[in-house]
Parts: sequence; C-alpha cells; structure tokens
Amino acid sequence: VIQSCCKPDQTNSNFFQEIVCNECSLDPLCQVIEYAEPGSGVPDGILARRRPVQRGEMLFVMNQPFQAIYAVKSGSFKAVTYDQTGAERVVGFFLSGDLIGVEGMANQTYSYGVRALEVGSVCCLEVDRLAHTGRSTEVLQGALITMLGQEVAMNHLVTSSLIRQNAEQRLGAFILSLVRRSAVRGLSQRNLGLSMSRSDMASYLGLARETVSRVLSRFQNNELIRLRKHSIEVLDLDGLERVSSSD
Amino acid sequence: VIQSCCKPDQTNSNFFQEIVCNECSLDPLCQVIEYAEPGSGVPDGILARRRPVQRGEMLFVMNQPFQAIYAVKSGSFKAVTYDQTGAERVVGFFLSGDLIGVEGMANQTYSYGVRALEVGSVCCLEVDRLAHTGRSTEVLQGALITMLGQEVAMNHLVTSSLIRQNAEQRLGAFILSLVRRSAVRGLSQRNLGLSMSRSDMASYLGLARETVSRVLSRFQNNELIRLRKHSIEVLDLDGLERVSSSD
DNA sequence: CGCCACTTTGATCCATGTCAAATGCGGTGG
DNA sequence: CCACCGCATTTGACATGGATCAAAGTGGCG
Repeated sequence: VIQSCCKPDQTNSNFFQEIVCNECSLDPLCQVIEYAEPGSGVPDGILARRRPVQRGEMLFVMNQPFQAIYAVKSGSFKAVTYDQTGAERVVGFFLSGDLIGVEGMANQTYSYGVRALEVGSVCCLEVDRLAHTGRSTEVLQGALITMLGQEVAMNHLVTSSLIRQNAEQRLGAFILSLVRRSAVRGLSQRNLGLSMSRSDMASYLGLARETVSRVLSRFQNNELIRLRKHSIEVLDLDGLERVSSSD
Repeated sequence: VIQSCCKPDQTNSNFFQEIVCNECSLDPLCQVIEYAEPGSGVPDGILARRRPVQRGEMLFVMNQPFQAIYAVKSGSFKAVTYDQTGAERVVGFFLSGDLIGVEGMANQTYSYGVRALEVGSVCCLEVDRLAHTGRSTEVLQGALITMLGQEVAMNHLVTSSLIRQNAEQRLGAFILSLVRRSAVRGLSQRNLGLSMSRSDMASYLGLARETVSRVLSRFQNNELIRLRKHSIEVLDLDGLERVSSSD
C-alpha cells in the first residue's frame, strides 16, 4: 500500500490540531499518487510522509538543490531571503494547508529558505522520486501548472498593491489575509494565532518594527482588534476592510 | 508543413527589427511543435503565427478567457490591472523576446490586460488547440513549468526588494533590468528605447510621476544617464548599480 | 529573581506625495 | 511653414507619513 499524507506514520505522535487532508493544498497531488499504478516501482512510504518540526528548524535553506515540496499540517513557517548585508528578509508565511517549495521544482533550486515559527508538522513529497512513477507524471504536471499559475497571478496582485499602500492598509490587508486563510481552513475567524514576531511582520510588509507596533496599537484603540500575547482577536472585520482597501 | 513562428507569414510585411527565433522565449515551445508527429491532426499555421499590432491595441483584456500565449517579436507592451476607482495600474512590461500570458494558462483566465506601447508584432500560440497534438503535451508542460517557476522565483525577488527600496533604487534597478534584457537579446546596452510614459513607469514602480521625473533628472545631473525624447543613453552602468543596490 | 529579547511609546527628520505653475513637444489646421 | 492647442514632462513649494534614534515597559526562561 502506498503511504500517502492521509495515512500519518504512527510513530509521529502529534499533539496539535492538524488540518485534514481534503483541506490540504497537497491533496490533489496525494490523490494523483493514490492513483498511480500498483507495481510502478515506487517504494512504500516514499512519496509523502509526515514529519514533525521544531521551532526555529529550517525545512530547507536558500539555494539548496530542490528535493521536495511540503504541505503544512500544523504550525507555521516563514520564507526568508537575505540582502547584501546578510540581514534576513521575510518574503512569505505558510500556515496549515499551505504548500511550500512548489516553485523550487522549476529551477531545481529553492529561491528562499523556510524556517518553522513554532512546533508543527509537515507532509513531505519527494518529487524527484515521483518522476519515476510512470504515467501519473502528466496529471502531476497539470496540477503543478495550476498551482504555479495561481501563485503567479496572486503575486501580481500582492506586489502591485503592497507597493502603493500605506502602513495601515498593509497591516489591515495582512490581518485580513490571515483571517481569510483561517476561514478557508475552517478555523476561527475571530482569534488569530500570531506566531511571527513584529519584526517578521515588519520585514514582510516592508515597514519598520516600530511602525507595525504603532499601527496595531492604533487598530486596538479604534476597536478593530484586541491585542493578545501571541494572538489577536478580530473585533471589526468591516472596519479592517475599510482601512485596508481605501485605494 | 507546420507553420512555426520561425517561418513568418509572407503576407505580414514587417519593417521593424525583429528578434530572431533562437533568442525568443517561445522558441522552446516552437521546437516542441516542430517535433510533433506529422498527421497529428494539427492544421497548418494554427500553432504559432505572426501578427502585427498597432500602438494602443489590446492583445487581450483582463479576466478574458485564456486563449493563447504570445511572444513579442518586436515592439513593447504593458500589463495593466485596475483598482477600485478604475484607474489603470501597470504591473509589468514586455519587450522583444518576452512571453505574454503564460500564467493565464493555469487559471484559464488572464489576470491582467496587455496593451501595445508602439507598433510591433507578436507570435501567437493558441494553446487550446495545441492540447490536441498528442504526445508533445508532456514536453510542453515541462517547458511551461520551468517558465512559470522562473516567473514565480523572479517575482519573489522583485516584490520583496521593490517594497523597501527608495525612489532612486527603484528607478536604478528598473533601468538596469531594461539594460539586462537588452543585453540578453543582443541589443545595445547604451541606448534604451523608452516606449512607456513616465506615468507608466511611475505606476509600475509605485511612485508619483513627478518623482520619476525628478529622479531621472538627478541621474542625468550625476552623469549616469542622458535623457532623450523617447530613449535614454546609459553613461555609467557601475554608477547605476551603485545607486540601485545600496540595500 | 534577574537577564535578555521583544515590544511599546516618544521625539525628530527626511523622502516623497500633493498641488501648482512653467516648459516642451507633437499634431492639426490655416 | 507657422500658429495654436492639448498633453506630457519638468520644476518648485509645501505637507506629512513613516524611518530612525532613544528610552521605557513587558514577558519568558534560566
């Protein structure tokens, strides 16, 4: 029997709430794998397997040769590159159900590194081995093209809006994107885990740490959100939409 | 005989310098087509054909169903989206040899419109018909994945740097990107055609028109470039690299 | 309990957006 | 060929959002 991400390795006990497979971005690929012909020479348990990760652990580093794509089952991650001075630049966050590393497949190299923001677990699909599974390749490629295309389309939007938004709009939109991603996964839309530091958010949004802090405080004063230690409670969705989209 | 972009339709006389096929981004796909089996049922001249475009003409509009990918043979184009107020937002430029519309393939919809900045010509590859050419599909998909992956990787870079660069850095990097694209195509690296307006550049870079004007003037005063009517002469490449990368 | 990293808050300065006016350029009609 | 008009570009003056520097507050962990 082929080991897919839907059949977690029993040795990996995991105490955290995990996203179920049919809400997982990797699922289409897992499906493909399930449908691969028996006897295609694929060793059991190779294609997708669960793996726990520690806080701070790197899934892979920038410029490392491409090996696998990952699906986040629980926890959260940040994608980082480095500027000339060696300072970390956050270029993205990954939450439960997100796919990590898809675009590395094209260049055979990861264009950024990925670090875990908290303990969690991932499903790991070793694509180079998958290439030998026979006729499933075409279907896999189709799925991949769709994912890449969506990423490109989304990126265009994100880029072109981020660049001309002010600090309130960027942070509002950022929070809303977290809310929406929570909603898609069926999680609470009021309470958002905020596993990344203010510095990470600032780096991602192209703002100074202090500005992030100030704007979040302002949001709280205006009763749009309530700040907690490592989470925020969303009080006024409409209000957030208003500040983030006045464009 | 299959009509590829390498065999321009004689009825389309074109007076402008065109990029040769082996420098064209579409060439890998054209190659695939050449290698498609004879008798595969593909009508002659359908796969890729040359087409002239007028200044201001739209290749396709935003949200239009995906039909074809284009390769720029001559001329230049801008990709545009629209904000809530209906104002145009430039999200990219396409020059000779560039591919247009690749990511539309994934979603079956173009995520932006494309307008010609000057007279020119394109090769037009109608992908939906290509899907019926038989076994070439897998190779085509491979090429497509590579292109999309590169686009995603490049976008990550562009996004994450644009957002935290100041006006000089953005414009310097923009000019350098034009220089590099010229170099790849074997064109002059000193004289750059600047077919887009200052407003287009400003929109693309997320700056005010006035700021673009001021910074270009500053560049000229510092003898980095010389401004012409619709072109710029690059005087000091190293200087440009210096202003654009101090990050 | 105390250290250290992170966050918040305050004060100041500068880059860039905005408004306004001048200049330049291409096209059109006389 | 010239005069005029409209539009793009340039230049100037000013206002302000956010970066930067500085310092105080907060929380986690040994």
